Amino acid sequence: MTVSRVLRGASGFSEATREKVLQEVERTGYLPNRLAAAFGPAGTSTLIGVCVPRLTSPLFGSVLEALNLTLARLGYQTMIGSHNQLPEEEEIWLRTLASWKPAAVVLASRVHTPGTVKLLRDMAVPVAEIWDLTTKPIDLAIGFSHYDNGQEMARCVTSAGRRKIGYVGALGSRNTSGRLRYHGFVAGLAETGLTLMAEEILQDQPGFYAGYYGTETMLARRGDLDAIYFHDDEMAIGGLAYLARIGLKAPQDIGVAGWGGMEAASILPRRLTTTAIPTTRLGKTAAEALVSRLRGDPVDEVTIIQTRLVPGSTI
Amino acid sequence: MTVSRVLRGASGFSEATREKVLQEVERTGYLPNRLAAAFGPAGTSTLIGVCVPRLTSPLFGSVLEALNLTLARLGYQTMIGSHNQLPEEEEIWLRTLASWKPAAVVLASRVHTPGTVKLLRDMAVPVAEIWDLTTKPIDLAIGFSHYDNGQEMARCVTSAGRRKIGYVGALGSRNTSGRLRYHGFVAGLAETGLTLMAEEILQDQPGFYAGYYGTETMLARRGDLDAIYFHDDEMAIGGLAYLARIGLKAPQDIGVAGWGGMEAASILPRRLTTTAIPTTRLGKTAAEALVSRLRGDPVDEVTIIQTRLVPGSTI
DNA sequence: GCCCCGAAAGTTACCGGTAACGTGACCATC
DNA sequence: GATGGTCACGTTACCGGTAACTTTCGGGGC
Repeated sequence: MTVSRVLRGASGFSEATREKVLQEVERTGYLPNRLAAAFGPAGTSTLIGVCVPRLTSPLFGSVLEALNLTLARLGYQTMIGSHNQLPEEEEIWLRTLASWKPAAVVLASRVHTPGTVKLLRDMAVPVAEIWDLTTKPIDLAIGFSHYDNGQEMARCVTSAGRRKIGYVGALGSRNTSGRLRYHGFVAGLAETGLTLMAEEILQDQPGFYAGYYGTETMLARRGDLDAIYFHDDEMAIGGLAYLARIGLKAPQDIGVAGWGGMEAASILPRRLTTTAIPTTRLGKTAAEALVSRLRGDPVDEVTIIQTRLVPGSTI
Repeated sequence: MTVSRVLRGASGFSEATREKVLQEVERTGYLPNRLAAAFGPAGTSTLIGVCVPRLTSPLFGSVLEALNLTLARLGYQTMIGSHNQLPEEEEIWLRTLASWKPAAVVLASRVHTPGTVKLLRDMAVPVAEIWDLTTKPIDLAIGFSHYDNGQEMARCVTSAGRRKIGYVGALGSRNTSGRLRYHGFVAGLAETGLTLMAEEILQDQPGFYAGYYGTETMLARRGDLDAIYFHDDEMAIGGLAYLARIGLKAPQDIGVAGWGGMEAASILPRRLTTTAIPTTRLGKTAAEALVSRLRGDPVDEVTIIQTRLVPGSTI
């Protein structure tokens, strides 16, 4: 019991005892069993569940990396899942997670099944929804508005004089944050009295290929566009590759805008017009907010992470 | 007890009882507490620790995704860590993991501290070392030979008639698998009596920037190269961007080879010469091998995942 | 010297699933 | 009908850390 107190930094022991305990811990190589600790009294678990759409995206990877690192430093461990943009898979994951009695949950999605919401309430633990900002967070929300990102980019595109504008998206109806950017973009165009002249929303995962073929397909239907907004930078770069192949130059012949601020966007022959997302800051902020809540400190329910439109030179 | 037996699919209950149990489980929404299960008798944990160099790499992301998915389907949960190519961080992570008494461990690295090895032995659980093949696996090894990858690429480069060859690497001395490719590459060149004429090994994380500036630096010292082998595809693409900027064309003016088979490599104006890694297969195979071992089924200690040299057209 | 108080340290019970073992019912066999 | 065996199901103890409680000890005030 005294060992437990010393190692947890609780009170109720003398300095001399503390020394002795630490020495003995060192000598025997004693490792406390976190499983037993988490299993015991409620509120002693240091396990946090995190669910993201996919692990293969550098953007989410970077958020995860920051979350994981920050939580580890604060004494928490993460259990990770991916839902592939399917709310049902998120629920299945959450059900498994719930059986591990985590101290908190991080969800990188905006859309949840009713089952997910009920389960979260039953679990009665802090929940951080990251990435998208929701109007009504279940508990905490840390992110930014994809809608605003789209709208801002529309203003950038129209103020550059572009008028015949297309959109290339991905993930079909499963997409959520991408669709928000799309709607924001459309709304932004409407401010100048414009509408989208073409759109191509693929079922595929976003990626270079998808951008390449999406652009090809859209231009086959509608060849006179003077700008394209892409789901993300990877697709924009794929699109640029297709444009280069058919001899169109950005920005002279056609404008191109992406989203996400991936590193490659800045070493292209012409720096890509995009929106940069501070993923590391997002992950770190989310981790810190969650731990504050777990410790009972006051926390803002909604934390906005500022994104930045990178003008680049492809619009 | 009977409920436990039914839910675990153990024996010792009648069909009628099974039905009743399942009905009641459904009705009450009973969720077994995996924490308690894992905490109890040894060998009942379904927790598996996985440590990769970083979460931001699409290559590792893809391995993780496959691992995670396959393990989840087989009834296991993963606890993830990243060590940033530092064996000491791996040990720190493993120490934390050990306190969760996992059923098995997956390590995506070849180099371990003595502390790590001792800890793994003390934990006495199956260990899968993935990514690199080691000559003496601690337990299981699933991967491929980075050395062979490098050697094979050297043969490809020399057989294309290249003679003045440079190398651009990353991660400085922390690199392990990259260095193996480097050594294999040098050995491959030696077969034709060649040596590397220049090399530039950055301290940075591999990435587009690093490839861009690494190429710039190396060419400033040695401008007459006719081919460059890069740490990976991202760096190769960064290098290509720099070459394009100074007016050099691949493969006419200079040959370029990467590694990793990233998607973007295939939509470049000229398909990048690279080595494709079946990351999903690697992750899935590792997960299955580990679970076989956990179940006591016979498993190959070493599983080789076949990589594929993609000739492309930049050499 | 006595009492009281607070700090330090010890004791007990609990979390929930499962291995090991115990019990009872039923059936076949001699 | 006594015996032995098997199957279904119940009972007990245990894993290890911690909350809550009890005990012990030392010191200060009267």
